[in-house]
Amino acid sequence: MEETPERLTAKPSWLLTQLAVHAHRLASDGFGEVGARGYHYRILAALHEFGAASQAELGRRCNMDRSDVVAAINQLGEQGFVERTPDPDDRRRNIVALTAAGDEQLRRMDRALDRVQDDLLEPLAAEDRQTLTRLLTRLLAHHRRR
Amino acid sequence: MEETPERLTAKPSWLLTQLAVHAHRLASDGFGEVGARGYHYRILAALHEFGAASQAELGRRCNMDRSDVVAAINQLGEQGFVERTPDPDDRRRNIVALTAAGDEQLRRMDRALDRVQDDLLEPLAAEDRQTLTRLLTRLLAHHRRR
DNA sequence: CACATGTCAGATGAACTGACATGG
DNA sequence: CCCATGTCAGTTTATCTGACATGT
Repeated sequence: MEETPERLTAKPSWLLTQLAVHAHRLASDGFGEVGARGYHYRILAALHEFGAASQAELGRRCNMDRSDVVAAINQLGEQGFVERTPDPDDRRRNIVALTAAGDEQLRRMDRALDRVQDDLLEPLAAEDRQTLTRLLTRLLAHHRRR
Repeated sequence: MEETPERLTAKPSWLLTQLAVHAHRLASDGFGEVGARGYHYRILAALHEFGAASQAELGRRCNMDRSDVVAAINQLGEQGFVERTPDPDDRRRNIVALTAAGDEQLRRMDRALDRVQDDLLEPLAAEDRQTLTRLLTRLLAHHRRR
């Protein structure tokens, strides 16, 4: 009674990659509304949740390459959303800190993500959404520690 | 009693995008072992599950742009994994069909994905894996029909 | 004439790689 | 000497855009 044949390959790693196409499209649209991109959100969110850090440390927290952190911090710095100051205790490092304007930008991006959320999760009831969030959080926490 | 502060932003669309980084990395590694990429897998899998189709139809099934299907079919064709023949009933179209070699390549990619699976889902018990697969499948089926 | 299809050229974002200078 | 850090240049993959010729 379904119009589409449902013989989909049921490999979670594959489903995840495929679904991420939609999630990414929705998130990019939301971020675009406030003139930002995924890398910017990751860094602002990491700074907000874990506090100021060196660029290398940020890269670890955000799952980004050191070299990509450089460019993102440059852009965020130009917009006044983060501040980059040399670390007096370790002259190799820069300490990156969130500014008040950066915190506002983060909130704007959060709201944009929230708006997008309902599109993505439309077919799931509240209980299923919680279950999904819990499972994804556990997976992500596991892989974040390498 | 945990070394990492667990104040992660719990937005599913965000979790999904983040997790996809890991899933994509794992899948790419697996595909790389057999000399292929994501686009190739999508097309071979779609041909295997739904049968021969025009390039535009393949793009719809795989969530790929028409123009990207062209390049992927070119490469798969050079490797002998698909055959592209003009549709006699509609001279705009090419009919793309899976070859025997293509079917073998698909199986190799499937096995590569399976190997990767356990890395990705390591922290989840069998029951949780099923739940996750079911939820992701429902979401994907919903978004696939636009 | 509107529309679908295959094709091409190009742009953007995300992720990665290799190199290098500097400092711990 | 080895390693971490910040930086730069360049590559790959995935995705999307606009254009165009052809055929329905």
